[in-house]
Amino acid sequence: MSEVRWLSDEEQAVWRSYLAATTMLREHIERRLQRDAQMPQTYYEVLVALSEAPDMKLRMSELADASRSSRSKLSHAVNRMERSGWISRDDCDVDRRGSWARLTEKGFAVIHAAAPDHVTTVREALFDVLTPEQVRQLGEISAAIAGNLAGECAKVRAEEGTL
Amino acid sequence: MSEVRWLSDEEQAVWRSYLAATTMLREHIERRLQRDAQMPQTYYEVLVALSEAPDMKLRMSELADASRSSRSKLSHAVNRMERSGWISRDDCDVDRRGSWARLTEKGFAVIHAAAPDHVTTVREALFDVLTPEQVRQLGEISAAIAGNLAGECAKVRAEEGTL
DNA sequence: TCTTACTAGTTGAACGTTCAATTTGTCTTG
DNA sequence: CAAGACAAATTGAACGTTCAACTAGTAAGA
Repeated sequence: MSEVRWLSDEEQAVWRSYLAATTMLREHIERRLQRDAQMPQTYYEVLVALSEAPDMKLRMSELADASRSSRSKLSHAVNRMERSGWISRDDCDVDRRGSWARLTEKGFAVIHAAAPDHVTTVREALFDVLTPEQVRQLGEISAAIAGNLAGECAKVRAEEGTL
Repeated sequence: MSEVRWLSDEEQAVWRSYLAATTMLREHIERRLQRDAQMPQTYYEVLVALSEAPDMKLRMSELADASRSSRSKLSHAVNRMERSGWISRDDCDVDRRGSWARLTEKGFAVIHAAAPDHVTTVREALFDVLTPEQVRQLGEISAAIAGNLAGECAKVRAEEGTL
Protein backbone atom coordinates (compact mmCIF):
# COMPACT_ATOMS: atom_id res chain seq x y z
CA MET A 1 0.00 0.00 0.00
CA SER A 2 2.13 2.93 -1.16
CA GLU A 3 1.15 6.60 -1.02
CA VAL A 4 -0.93 8.05 -3.87
CA ARG A 5 1.06 10.24 -6.23
CA TRP A 6 -1.40 13.10 -6.79
CA LEU A 7 -1.23 15.35 -9.81
CA SER A 8 0.80 18.55 -9.75
CA ASP A 9 -0.95 21.79 -10.67
CA GLU A 10 0.47 21.60 -14.17
CA GLU A 11 -0.57 17.96 -14.58
CA GLN A 12 -4.01 18.77 -13.27
CA ALA A 13 -4.35 21.58 -15.81
CA VAL A 14 -3.08 19.43 -18.68
CA TRP A 15 -5.40 16.59 -17.72
CA ARG A 16 -8.46 18.83 -17.66
CA SER A 17 -7.44 20.39 -20.94
CA TYR A 18 -6.89 16.97 -22.48
CA LEU A 19 -10.27 15.79 -21.24
CA ALA A 20 -12.04 18.86 -22.61
CA ALA A 21 -10.29 18.65 -25.98
CA THR A 22 -10.76 14.93 -26.61
CA THR A 23 -14.35 14.96 -25.41
CA MET A 24 -15.31 17.96 -27.50
CA LEU A 25 -13.54 16.61 -30.57
CA ARG A 26 -15.16 13.21 -30.28
CA GLU A 27 -18.62 14.67 -29.78
CA HIS A 28 -18.10 17.17 -32.59
CA ILE A 29 -17.16 14.44 -35.05
CA GLU A 30 -20.00 12.26 -33.81
CA ARG A 31 -22.54 15.04 -34.35
CA ARG A 32 -21.27 15.78 -37.86
CA LEU A 33 -21.24 12.15 -38.86
CA GLN A 34 -24.71 11.67 -37.45
CA ARG A 35 -25.95 14.74 -39.30
CA ASP A 36 -24.21 14.06 -42.63
CA ALA A 37 -24.27 10.29 -42.82
CA GLN A 38 -26.74 9.09 -40.19
CA MET A 39 -24.26 6.85 -38.42
CA PRO A 40 -22.14 6.89 -35.27
CA GLN A 41 -18.36 7.06 -35.51
CA THR A 42 -18.08 3.43 -34.48
CA TYR A 43 -20.03 2.31 -37.53
CA TYR A 44 -17.88 4.49 -39.74
CA GLU A 45 -14.77 2.75 -38.44
CA VAL A 46 -16.30 -0.65 -39.03
CA LEU A 47 -17.15 0.26 -42.62
CA VAL A 48 -13.65 1.67 -43.21
CA ALA A 49 -12.06 -1.51 -41.86
CA LEU A 50 -14.19 -3.61 -44.19
CA SER A 51 -13.54 -1.39 -47.20
CA GLU A 52 -9.78 -1.84 -46.71
CA ALA A 53 -9.92 -5.62 -46.31
CA PRO A 54 -9.28 -8.09 -49.14
CA ASP A 55 -12.56 -8.68 -50.98
CA MET A 56 -14.07 -6.18 -48.55
CA LYS A 57 -14.81 -8.91 -46.07
CA LEU A 58 -13.47 -10.00 -42.69
CA ARG A 59 -14.22 -12.62 -40.08
CA MET A 60 -16.18 -11.13 -37.18
CA SER A 61 -13.23 -11.48 -34.80
CA GLU A 62 -10.82 -9.86 -37.23
CA LEU A 63 -13.27 -7.03 -37.76
CA ALA A 64 -13.63 -6.64 -34.01
CA ASP A 65 -9.87 -6.27 -33.63
CA ALA A 66 -9.58 -3.94 -36.61
CA SER A 67 -12.27 -1.63 -35.28
CA ARG A 68 -11.39 -1.95 -31.58
CA SER A 69 -14.88 -3.31 -30.83
CA SER A 70 -15.80 -6.00 -28.38
CA ARG A 71 -17.29 -9.03 -30.08
CA SER A 72 -20.66 -8.29 -28.58
CA LYS A 73 -20.68 -4.67 -29.65
CA LEU A 74 -19.68 -5.65 -33.16
CA SER A 75 -22.38 -8.31 -33.35
CA HIS A 76 -25.04 -5.75 -32.47
CA ALA A 77 -23.54 -3.19 -34.85
CA VAL A 78 -23.45 -5.64 -37.74
CA ASN A 79 -27.04 -6.61 -37.02
CA ARG A 80 -27.99 -2.97 -37.37
CA MET A 81 -25.99 -2.38 -40.54
CA GLU A 82 -27.23 -5.62 -42.04
CA ARG A 83 -30.76 -4.29 -41.66
CA SER A 84 -29.63 -1.10 -43.38
CA GLY A 85 -28.25 -3.21 -46.20
CA TRP A 86 -24.68 -1.97 -45.73
CA ILE A 87 -23.16 -5.27 -44.64
CA SER A 88 -24.06 -8.88 -45.32
CA ARG A 89 -23.12 -11.97 -43.36
CA ASP A 90 -21.70 -14.97 -45.20
CA ASP A 91 -21.14 -18.42 -43.75
CA CYS A 92 -17.57 -19.52 -43.21
CA ASP A 93 -16.59 -22.83 -44.80
CA VAL A 94 -13.34 -23.25 -42.89
CA ASP A 95 -14.92 -22.89 -39.45
CA ARG A 96 -18.62 -23.40 -39.25
CA ARG A 97 -18.90 -21.42 -36.02
CA GLY A 98 -17.55 -18.36 -37.74
CA SER A 99 -19.02 -15.92 -40.20
CA TRP A 100 -17.79 -13.31 -42.64
CA ALA A 101 -18.94 -9.73 -42.59
CA ARG A 102 -18.91 -8.34 -46.12
CA LEU A 103 -19.38 -4.77 -47.29
CA THR A 104 -22.27 -4.62 -49.77
CA GLU A 105 -22.35 -2.32 -52.78
CA LYS A 106 -24.74 -0.11 -50.90
CA GLY A 107 -22.40 -0.04 -47.91
CA PHE A 108 -19.51 0.82 -50.20
CA ALA A 109 -21.51 3.69 -51.67
CA VAL A 110 -22.47 4.92 -48.21
CA ILE A 111 -18.91 5.01 -46.89
CA HIS A 112 -17.66 6.77 -50.02
CA ALA A 113 -20.37 9.35 -49.74
CA ALA A 114 -19.56 9.94 -46.08
CA ALA A 115 -15.77 10.13 -46.37
CA PRO A 116 -15.29 13.65 -47.81
CA ASP A 117 -17.37 15.37 -45.14
CA HIS A 118 -15.77 13.31 -42.42
CA VAL A 119 -12.21 14.01 -43.54
CA THR A 120 -13.03 17.69 -43.80
CA THR A 121 -14.36 17.69 -40.25
CA VAL A 122 -11.23 15.99 -38.94
CA ARG A 123 -8.95 18.33 -40.88
CA GLU A 124 -10.72 21.48 -39.74
CA ALA A 125 -11.04 20.47 -36.10
CA LEU A 126 -7.63 18.91 -35.67
CA PHE A 127 -4.92 19.46 -38.29
CA ASP A 128 -5.85 23.02 -39.18
CA VAL A 129 -5.44 24.19 -35.57
CA LEU A 130 -2.03 22.55 -35.04
CA THR A 131 1.40 23.44 -36.42
CA PRO A 132 3.24 20.71 -38.39
CA GLU A 133 5.54 20.38 -35.40
CA GLN A 134 2.59 19.81 -33.09
CA VAL A 135 1.16 17.18 -35.43
CA ARG A 136 4.44 15.32 -35.20
CA GLN A 137 4.41 15.66 -31.41
CA LEU A 138 0.83 14.44 -31.20
CA GLY A 139 1.82 11.39 -33.22
CA GLU A 140 4.56 10.48 -30.77
CA ILE A 141 2.45 11.18 -27.70
CA SER A 142 -0.37 9.03 -29.08
CA ALA A 143 2.02 6.23 -29.90
CA ALA A 144 3.38 6.27 -26.37
CA ILE A 145 -0.08 6.12 -24.78
CA ALA A 146 -1.39 3.47 -27.16
CA GLY A 147 1.76 1.39 -26.88
CA ASN A 148 1.47 1.30 -23.13
CA LEU A 149 -2.21 0.37 -23.13
CA ALA A 150 -2.09 -2.20 -25.92
CA GLY A 151 -1.15 -5.00 -23.54
CA GLU A 152 -3.88 -4.13 -21.07
CA CYS A 153 -6.49 -4.00 -23.82
CA ALA A 154 -5.38 -7.31 -25.29
CA LYS A 155 -5.79 -8.84 -21.85
CA VAL A 156 -9.33 -7.52 -21.50
CA ARG A 157 -10.08 -8.75 -25.01
CA ALA A 158 -8.80 -12.21 -24.08
CA GLU A 159 -10.91 -12.43 -20.93
CA GLU A 160 -14.05 -11.73 -22.94
CA GLY A 161 -14.92 -15.26 -23.91
CA THR A 162 -13.44 -16.84 -20.82
CA LEU A 163 -15.29 -15.68 -17.72
CA MET B 1 -18.01 23.64 -53.54
CA SER B 2 -14.23 23.38 -53.17
CA GLU B 3 -12.13 20.24 -53.46
CA VAL B 4 -11.72 18.00 -50.41
CA ARG B 5 -8.33 18.30 -48.75
CA TRP B 6 -7.56 14.64 -47.99
CA LEU B 7 -5.11 13.61 -45.29
CA SER B 8 -1.45 13.06 -46.13
CA ASP B 9 0.11 9.73 -45.18
CA GLU B 10 1.60 11.27 -42.06
CA GLU B 11 -1.70 12.88 -41.07
CA GLN B 12 -3.51 9.62 -41.70
CA ALA B 13 -1.05 7.80 -39.43
CA VAL B 14 -1.27 10.44 -36.69
CA TRP B 15 -5.07 10.44 -36.85
CA ARG B 16 -5.28 6.67 -36.47
CA SER B 17 -2.77 6.75 -33.67
CA TYR B 18 -4.67 9.54 -31.94
CA LEU B 19 -7.92 7.63 -32.29
CA ALA B 20 -6.41 4.45 -30.90
CA ALA B 21 -4.76 6.23 -27.98
CA THR B 22 -7.72 8.35 -26.89
CA THR B 23 -10.20 5.51 -27.30
CA MET B 24 -8.08 3.05 -25.35
CA LEU B 25 -7.33 5.57 -22.62
CA ARG B 26 -10.98 6.52 -22.21
CA GLU B 27 -12.12 2.91 -22.10
CA HIS B 28 -9.33 1.96 -19.72
CA ILE B 29 -10.26 4.69 -17.27
CA GLU B 30 -13.93 3.84 -17.65
CA ARG B 31 -13.29 0.17 -16.84
CA ARG B 32 -11.20 1.00 -13.78
CA LEU B 33 -13.71 3.49 -12.46
CA GLN B 34 -16.52 1.03 -13.02
CA ARG B 35 -14.56 -1.71 -11.28
CA ASP B 36 -13.28 0.38 -8.35
CA ALA B 37 -16.14 2.80 -7.77
CA GLN B 38 -19.14 1.45 -9.69
CA MET B 39 -19.67 4.61 -11.69
CA PRO B 40 -19.00 5.85 -15.23
CA GLN B 41 -16.47 8.62 -15.83
CA THR B 42 -19.27 11.10 -16.52
CA TYR B 43 -20.67 10.66 -13.04
CA TYR B 44 -17.21 11.08 -11.57
CA GLU B 45 -16.88 14.42 -13.33
CA VAL B 46 -20.27 15.55 -12.08
CA LEU B 47 -19.33 14.67 -8.51
CA VAL B 48 -15.98 16.47 -8.83
CA ALA B 49 -17.67 19.59 -10.18
CA LEU B 50 -20.08 19.58 -7.24
CA SER B 51 -17.35 18.95 -4.67
CA GLU B 52 -15.47 22.02 -5.91
CA ALA B 53 -18.51 24.31 -5.89
CA PRO B 54 -19.35 26.72 -3.04
CA ASP B 55 -21.44 24.80 -0.47
CA MET B 56 -21.00 21.80 -2.76
CA LYS B 57 -24.06 22.76 -4.73
CA LEU B 58 -24.78 24.12 -8.21
CA ARG B 59 -27.80 24.98 -10.31
CA MET B 60 -28.50 22.27 -12.85
CA SER B 61 -27.44 24.48 -15.76
CA GLU B 62 -24.20 25.48 -14.08
CA LEU B 63 -23.48 21.85 -13.33
CA ALA B 64 -24.22 20.93 -16.92
CA ASP B 65 -21.71 23.50 -18.14
CA ALA B 66 -19.11 22.51 -15.56
CA SER B 67 -19.32 18.86 -16.49
CA ARG B 68 -19.81 19.32 -20.23
CA SER B 69 -23.18 17.51 -20.07
CA SER B 70 -26.29 18.30 -22.00
CA ARG B 71 -29.14 19.32 -19.73
CA SER B 72 -30.98 16.14 -20.53
CA LYS B 73 -28.03 13.89 -19.84
CA LEU B 74 -27.39 15.64 -16.56
CA SER B 75 -31.03 15.34 -15.55
CA HIS B 76 -30.94 11.59 -16.06
CA ALA B 77 -27.56 11.30 -14.32
CA VAL B 78 -28.74 13.26 -11.30
CA ASN B 79 -31.86 11.11 -11.14
CA ARG B 80 -29.62 8.07 -10.94
CA MET B 81 -27.26 9.52 -8.35
CA GLU B 82 -30.14 10.83 -6.30
CA ARG B 83 -31.42 7.27 -6.05
CA SER B 84 -27.94 6.22 -4.94
CA GLY B 85 -28.07 8.94 -2.31
CA TRP B 86 -25.01 10.77 -3.64
CA ILE B 87 -26.81 13.94 -4.70
CA SER B 88 -29.95 15.69 -3.49
CA ARG B 89 -32.12 18.21 -5.28
CA ASP B 90 -33.10 21.41 -3.48
CA ASP B 91 -35.69 23.91 -4.67
CA CYS B 92 -34.43 27.28 -5.88
CA ASP B 93 -35.99 30.31 -4.20
CA VAL B 94 -34.73 32.85 -6.73
CA ASP B 95 -36.17 31.07 -9.73
CA ARG B 96 -38.90 28.58 -9.06
CA ARG B 97 -38.26 26.74 -12.33
CA GLY B 98 -34.72 25.98 -11.27
CA SER B 99 -33.23 23.53 -8.83
CA TRP B 100 -29.97 23.02 -6.99
CA ALA B 101 -27.99 19.83 -7.15
CA ARG B 102 -26.16 19.31 -3.87
CA LEU B 103 -23.52 16.75 -2.98
CA THR B 104 -24.66 14.72 0.04
CA GLU B 105 -22.32 13.46 2.74
CA LYS B 106 -22.54 10.03 1.21
CA GLY B 107 -21.69 11.44 -2.21
CA PHE B 108 -18.76 13.29 -0.69
CA ALA B 109 -17.52 10.08 0.88
CA VAL B 110 -17.94 8.21 -2.40
CA ILE B 111 -15.93 10.68 -4.45
CA HIS B 112 -13.17 10.82 -1.85
CA ALA B 113 -12.95 7.07 -1.81
CA ALA B 114 -12.81 6.92 -5.60
CA ALA B 115 -10.23 9.68 -6.15
CA PRO B 116 -6.97 7.91 -5.20
CA ASP B 117 -7.53 4.94 -7.52
CA HIS B 118 -8.68 7.23 -10.30
CA VAL B 119 -5.71 9.56 -10.05
CA THR B 120 -3.38 6.59 -9.97
CA THR B 121 -4.97 5.22 -13.13
CA VAL B 122 -4.58 8.55 -14.90
CA ARG B 123 -0.98 8.94 -13.77
CA GLU B 124 0.06 5.45 -14.79
CA ALA B 125 -1.69 5.50 -18.16
CA LEU B 126 -0.85 9.06 -19.15
CA PHE B 127 1.81 10.99 -17.24
CA ASP B 128 4.12 8.08 -16.54
CA VAL B 129 4.47 7.27 -20.24
CA LEU B 130 5.24 10.84 -21.33
CA THR B 131 8.32 13.01 -20.83
CA PRO B 132 7.84 16.36 -19.02
CA GLU B 133 8.37 18.02 -22.40
CA GLN B 134 5.60 15.91 -23.95
CA VAL B 135 3.24 16.76 -21.10
CA ARG B 136 3.81 20.43 -21.86
CA GLN B 137 3.25 19.81 -25.57
CA LEU B 138 0.06 17.88 -24.88
CA GLY B 139 -1.19 20.81 -22.83
CA GLU B 140 -0.72 23.22 -25.71
CA ILE B 141 -2.14 20.86 -28.29
CA SER B 142 -5.22 20.27 -26.14
CA ALA B 143 -5.68 23.98 -25.57
CA ALA B 144 -5.55 24.61 -29.31
CA ILE B 145 -8.15 21.94 -30.08
CA ALA B 146 -10.45 22.91 -27.23
CA GLY B 147 -10.14 26.62 -27.98
CA ASN B 148 -11.21 26.08 -31.54
CA LEU B 149 -14.17 23.89 -30.65
CA ALA B 150 -15.43 25.93 -27.72
CA GLY B 151 -17.49 28.23 -29.95
CA GLU B 152 -19.05 25.36 -31.85
CA CYS B 153 -19.96 23.59 -28.64
CA ALA B 154 -21.48 26.71 -27.12
CA LYS B 155 -23.62 27.06 -30.23
CA VAL B 156 -24.89 23.49 -29.94
CA ARG B 157 -25.53 24.08 -26.25
CA ALA B 158 -27.57 27.19 -27.08
CA GLU B 159 -29.70 25.43 -29.67
CA GLU B 160 -30.68 22.82 -27.13
CA GLY B 161 -33.69 24.56 -25.65
CA THR B 162 -34.65 26.31 -28.85
CA LEU B 163 -35.56 23.85 -31.59
C1' DT C 1 -52.73 43.35 -17.33
C1' DC C 2 -52.60 40.17 -20.96
C1' DT C 3 -50.08 38.08 -24.28
C1' DT C 4 -46.12 36.41 -26.41
C1' DA C 5 -41.49 34.92 -26.24
C1' DC C 6 -38.12 32.84 -23.77
C1' DT C 7 -35.66 29.91 -20.13
C1' DA C 8 -34.95 25.93 -16.54
C1' DG C 9 -35.52 21.62 -16.17
C1' DT C 10 -37.70 17.05 -16.91
C1' DT C 11 -39.43 13.06 -19.42
C1' DG C 12 -40.00 8.86 -22.49
C1' DA C 13 -38.63 6.58 -26.47
C1' DA C 14 -34.94 5.07 -29.44
C1' DC C 15 -30.35 4.03 -29.80
C1' DG C 16 -25.68 2.06 -28.91
C1' DT C 17 -22.83 -0.31 -25.39
C1' DT C 18 -21.79 -3.49 -21.68
C1' DC C 19 -22.31 -7.59 -19.17
C1' DA C 20 -23.30 -12.17 -18.40
C1' DA C 21 -25.13 -15.99 -20.33
C1' DT C 22 -25.96 -19.19 -24.24
C1' DT C 23 -25.37 -21.77 -28.60
C1' DT C 24 -22.70 -24.06 -31.68
C1' DG C 25 -18.70 -25.95 -33.35
C1' DT C 26 -13.59 -27.24 -32.92
C1' DC C 27 -9.57 -29.08 -30.58
C1' DT C 28 -7.22 -32.07 -27.37
C1' DT C 29 -6.15 -35.90 -24.79
C1' DG C 30 -7.05 -40.12 -22.68
C1' DC D 1 -14.04 -41.89 -30.48
C1' DA D 2 -15.67 -39.93 -26.32
C1' DA D 3 -15.26 -36.14 -22.93
C1' DG D 4 -14.04 -32.04 -21.43
C1' DA D 5 -11.81 -27.74 -22.51
C1' DC D 6 -11.84 -24.07 -25.48
C1' DA D 7 -13.21 -20.73 -29.29
C1' DA D 8 -16.60 -17.98 -32.54
C1' DA D 9 -20.36 -15.63 -32.43
C1' DT D 10 -24.93 -14.23 -30.82
C1' DT D 11 -28.48 -12.80 -27.55
C1' DG D 12 -31.31 -10.20 -24.00
C1' DA D 13 -31.34 -7.32 -20.20
C1' DA D 14 -29.53 -3.26 -17.96
C1' DC D 15 -27.40 0.93 -18.49
C1' DG D 16 -26.20 5.65 -20.15
C1' DT D 17 -26.96 8.98 -23.94
C1' DT D 18 -29.51 11.47 -27.46
C1' DC D 19 -33.45 13.44 -29.40
C1' DA D 20 -37.70 15.61 -29.47
C1' DA D 21 -41.42 16.87 -26.89
C1' DC D 22 -43.28 18.85 -22.83
C1' DT D 23 -44.16 21.39 -18.17
C1' DA D 24 -43.77 25.20 -15.58
C1' DG D 25 -42.06 29.58 -14.49
C1' DT D 26 -39.97 34.28 -15.96
C1' DA D 27 -39.42 38.45 -18.76
C1' DA D 28 -40.87 41.95 -22.04
C1' DG D 29 -43.89 44.66 -24.76
C1' DA D 30 -48.38 46.34 -25.93
